Amino acid sequence: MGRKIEMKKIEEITKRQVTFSKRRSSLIKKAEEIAVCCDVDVFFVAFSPSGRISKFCSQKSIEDMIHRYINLPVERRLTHIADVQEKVEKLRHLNHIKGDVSKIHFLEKQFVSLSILFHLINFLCH
Amino acid sequence: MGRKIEMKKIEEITKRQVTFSKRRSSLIKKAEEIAVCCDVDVFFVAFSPSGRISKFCSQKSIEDMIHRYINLPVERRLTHIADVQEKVEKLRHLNHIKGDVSKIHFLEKQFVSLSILFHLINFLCH
DNA sequence: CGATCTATATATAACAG
DNA sequence: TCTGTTATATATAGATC
Repeated sequence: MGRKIEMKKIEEITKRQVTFSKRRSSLIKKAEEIAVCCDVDVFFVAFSPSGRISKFCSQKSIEDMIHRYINLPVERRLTHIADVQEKVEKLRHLNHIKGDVSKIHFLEKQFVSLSILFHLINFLCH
Repeated sequence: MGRKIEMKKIEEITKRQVTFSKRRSSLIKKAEEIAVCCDVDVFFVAFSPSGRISKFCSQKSIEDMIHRYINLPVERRLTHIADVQEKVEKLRHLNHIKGDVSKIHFLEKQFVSLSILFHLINFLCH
């Protein structure tokens, strides 16, 4: 594809930006194709140094991915989810003792979904 | 690239899996190239219906991406982060009133990082 | 299945306007 | 910078092993 380039940072800024722009389009196109043709959920993000974010997600949101993940057989899920659930149980207990069911309750719910997301992402990235 | 295929789910299972395997390799290769040559952080995940996860992350973890993101000028960040901070302030206040600085404190810290991650991911996917 | 081959279809680096 | 063109380099569908 075009002249061959080395596998290292393109030092010339203009050239680097042009290359990014072109390759990003192709990458997202490929991501769409693999998602549709191969029936997989795909999520792609790129952060440019200037702070621009490029993304592609085959689902309405990553939460759908997570729901799909959670519906898998237990042995395929993160063992971490058990830890999260344990923490939530402790919180629930604490909550019961204090008799405060307003703010803490909202926080507890946030904690469940956020923790699952957090552990999932960490699992994916390590 | 080979014979042209339609932009729809490949019904034949074997063919679909072979196509996924081949395209996944290329996609990850492309993701690596754009990350290195264009100096961007890239994160890619694919969930197959059978529960297999394929991933590529140019950083040690998505947290590095987030730190990079947070170091951007304020005007480029999510307005949502302000909301998160507001919630944290309310929590801090609640915490102060109750005089409980143990469990709630740990939860508060979790909430900060998780909320930033959550809002970022949601922003990326909508 | 996975690896390799081969004929096409795509992607894209360099360049031009 | 942005868009379009073109000459190459890649990617890959289908076939064969």
